[in-house]
Amino acid sequence: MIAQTGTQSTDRAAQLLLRVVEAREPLAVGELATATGLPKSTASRLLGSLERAGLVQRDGARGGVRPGPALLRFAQRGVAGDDIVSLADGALRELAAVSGETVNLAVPAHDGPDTIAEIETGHVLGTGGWVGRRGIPQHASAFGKVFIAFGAARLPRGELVAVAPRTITDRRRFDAELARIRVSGYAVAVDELEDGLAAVAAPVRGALGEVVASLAISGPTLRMPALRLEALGRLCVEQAAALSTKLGSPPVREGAA
Amino acid sequence: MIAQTGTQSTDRAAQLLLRVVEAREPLAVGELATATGLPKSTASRLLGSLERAGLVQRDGARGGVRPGPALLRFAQRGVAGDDIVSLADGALRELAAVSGETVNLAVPAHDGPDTIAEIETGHVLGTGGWVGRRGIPQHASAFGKVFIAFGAARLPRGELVAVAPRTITDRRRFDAELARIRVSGYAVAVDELEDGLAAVAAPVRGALGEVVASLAISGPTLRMPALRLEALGRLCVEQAAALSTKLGSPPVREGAA
DNA sequence: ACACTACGATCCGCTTGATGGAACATGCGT
DNA sequence: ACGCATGTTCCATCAAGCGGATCGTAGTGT
Repeated sequence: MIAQTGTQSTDRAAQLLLRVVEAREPLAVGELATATGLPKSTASRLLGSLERAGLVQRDGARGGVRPGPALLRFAQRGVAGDDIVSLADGALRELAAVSGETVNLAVPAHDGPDTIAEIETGHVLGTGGWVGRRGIPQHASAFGKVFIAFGAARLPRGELVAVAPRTITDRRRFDAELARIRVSGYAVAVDELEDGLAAVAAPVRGALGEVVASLAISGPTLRMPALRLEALGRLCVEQAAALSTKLGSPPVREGAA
Repeated sequence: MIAQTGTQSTDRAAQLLLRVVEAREPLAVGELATATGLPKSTASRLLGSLERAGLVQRDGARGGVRPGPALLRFAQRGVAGDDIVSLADGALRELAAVSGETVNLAVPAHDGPDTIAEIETGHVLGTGGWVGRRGIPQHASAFGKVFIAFGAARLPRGELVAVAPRTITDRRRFDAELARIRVSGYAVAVDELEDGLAAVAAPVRGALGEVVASLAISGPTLRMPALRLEALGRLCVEQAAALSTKLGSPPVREGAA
């Protein structure tokens, strides 16, 4: 992280701007000053600067401060969805580095998880080639289970087809599995999609808090004892949370600065 | 406008943030420094501050700067559409003050212009009570003509019904009228909706440049000679442009600061 | 109608925090 | 392995930001 000195006024202005974009209604200058602990004069001056730049604007009458034209333009333009691949880059690398296994990023699609990014392992025995592969059963993959557990996909009607030795086919058991995933924050699938294939996956949330993607680590079952799965799952959760934050997902709630 | 002193660093940081928000792809720190004319060191320091606040973030690898979580969250939350009424307040007042006539703000609806704000005149003979009135013919009102001319509404099929002495009923003439509106930037309707009622209207554009509303001045025909209509039309255009800017509509193109 | 109150903008001497050139990392391409 | 391009940190200098006090203004209550 970058040095934190020599930027007092910018830090303050940034705090003011944060309050403005996070508020749902126009804020008074005084309110902002109080909320950020700044003298009114300083708040007024800084807001003036932000206003000149078009980052905030005021209501004609009561002088309420709200996001400015530049930000409204940005908001309307929307955020390109595939940005997620480049934003995920760091998380993928990190997971690949510490796990030494294949790492994937997938988004929910109508016919199952759609893998959109991958980093392969150095191992000879590996689990690559996921990108672009469609039609992976929702109920038999760690990705799919994450999406179902967190409301980003629905379990298709009909029987839960067994595609591997340990595929969960009983709906009651599957519901229990979903509950476990919601509690632990990550999904595990061992010999459920293919015999000998194990994976863990964690949800990535978008700006509205909804699950938009999933990060997974996968490898041969024989390199994935229970303890390691647990550790890798927690790693996934951690990196997925970091990525969620980058996507604008509401953070864990931090007190006022 | 507020004083422009005592905010050098904030002004600079705001410029950096503007560039980042307006760019469609991640920008390098060096690029930003060059574009804003700042020394690299200063740009780096200020960007660090913005990054800490979550207003910008960087790509893992090549360190490209892009809008941060806080702004993505804001963008996703979207902008409440009815904000336009409060943002329009200033424009309405200004127009009412200089024209002394009734001023209205309308948005396009499926069954004709929907008037959502109004300031009445001091005159006894006036044209009030527009708010909430539905079913105003598109082709016979200044509002409707603006919406049609700028693609915010379509002319309904079928005959152009004459609802007043000078309603335009010939499609060829109506097309010519639309062309004139696009060129002059405002629409005029005299004795077209009601005998003795005259109005001018100009388009208000949203953050994507599309027409989202219209500002109009209306009054008795006998107070509205041709020359005055022209002057009022230009006033409408002016205020509508200002309001468009507040809504985030791309400005007229101004050079780098 | 009038004074009162609340809020925001401005002023200005003091000093603290921002400045930017240069040196130092980092990581890429070849 | 080397050099180049890019980003970060350092630090002496001094200008720019700070904030308490003051002023202007618009809304409010009686």
